[in-house]
Amino acid sequence: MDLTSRQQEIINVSISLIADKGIQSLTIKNISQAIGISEPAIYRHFKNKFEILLTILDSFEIIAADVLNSEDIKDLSSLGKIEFFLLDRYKRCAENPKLAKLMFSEENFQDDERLADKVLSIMHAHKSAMHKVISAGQNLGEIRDDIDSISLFRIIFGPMRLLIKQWGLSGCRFNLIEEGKKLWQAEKKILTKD
Amino acid sequence: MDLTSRQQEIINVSISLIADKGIQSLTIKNISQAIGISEPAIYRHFKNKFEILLTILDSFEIIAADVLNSEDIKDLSSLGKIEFFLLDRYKRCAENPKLAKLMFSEENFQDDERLADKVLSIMHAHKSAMHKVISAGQNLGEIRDDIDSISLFRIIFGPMRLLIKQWGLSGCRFNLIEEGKKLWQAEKKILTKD
DNA sequence: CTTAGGTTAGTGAGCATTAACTAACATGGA
DNA sequence: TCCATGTTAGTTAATGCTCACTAACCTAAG
Repeated sequence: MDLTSRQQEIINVSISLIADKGIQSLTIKNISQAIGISEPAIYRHFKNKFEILLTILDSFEIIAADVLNSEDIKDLSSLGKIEFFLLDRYKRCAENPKLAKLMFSEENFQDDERLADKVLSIMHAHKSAMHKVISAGQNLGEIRDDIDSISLFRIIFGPMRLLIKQWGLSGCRFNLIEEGKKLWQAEKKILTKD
Repeated sequence: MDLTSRQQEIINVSISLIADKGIQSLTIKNISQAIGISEPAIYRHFKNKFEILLTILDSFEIIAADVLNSEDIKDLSSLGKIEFFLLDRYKRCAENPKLAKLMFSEENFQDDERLADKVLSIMHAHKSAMHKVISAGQNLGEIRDDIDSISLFRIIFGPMRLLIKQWGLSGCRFNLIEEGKKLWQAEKKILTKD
């Protein structure tokens, strides 16, 4: 995935359009107008509209994989890994609010089966990676083991998703990173049955 | 809000369409074909497409308000109220999977400002009602008060939303009510700092 | 005989995409 | 150095399709 600058521009504009006005506003006309070129010029850079949507999903996949395979995370404790992942997410979303609005809006890719499948596989990869971290933490006694790891996964990442969605719907009217840290402090209390 | 049977049919079909194939598939043609009447016949029952979307949101609002103001909930403890609300949600979603897929897909109503505002006000009403319940529980010592009620709200309802979304994306391939109960048992452990 | 709920046939707008063409630039041999 | 050739990235114009919506008409029930 090495995009030309024009391709990257198209992707950025597309994310922006969907985030602001919904998937219905993602038209070749709107993309080309936002960039300032003609509609057919878009087809010099992407085969068709589907490829644009697919590339957006690819970029999400890369972001997710980046954190999980990062070197920074290798030597951390289980709780440290989860913290790193959560704060990384909050930071990325705060830096790019458009991305935040899209990242947990799986519905947008629902009308094409191929896109829906991709969404599903991204979610699954993320879930099973975090599941490993949680289970390992439980075995090491770092994380309480009186609650199964699947429920813990939902209890950790459900609130994160909700917080980011609230932030997006509020028009980014509060400090996401600060609120994210506060939420993580609360979650940490919960994970380590004192 | 008293809908004729034909109006209700249109709303049901519309919810079904959005749930299955995304908001892009909600067209007058698709609605009329699903019912088995002609396109112009739709306009005998709704002024325009916008009114259909608005009525869908209205029906969500009514569902939410129904539970919160229900008589059944009056005499319950704070934890009991939350449990009742959560299980009611799971039950409703299990009974009507199409609704489940839409209920937490706020993005679908994002491209029209009037719809987006309505979504926001529904979310706000729900949040402040549950906030009251949580705070009351904290004052009565039923719910731990070493975590602020806003974080607790997110920790309770974030996982519920995630679970329902996972269920929807999985094509309803697991028992939502059972998983919901399991999740609630875990959440209960967490809320009552032992 | 009015009216509720349907029909057929159309409207203009917007959609993704293609065809045909062009200007600017790169490259490699005479 | 000059020029033939090809490529890149854009243009205008047009295609066929789908969209929401409307006008005019039909018909059966109250």
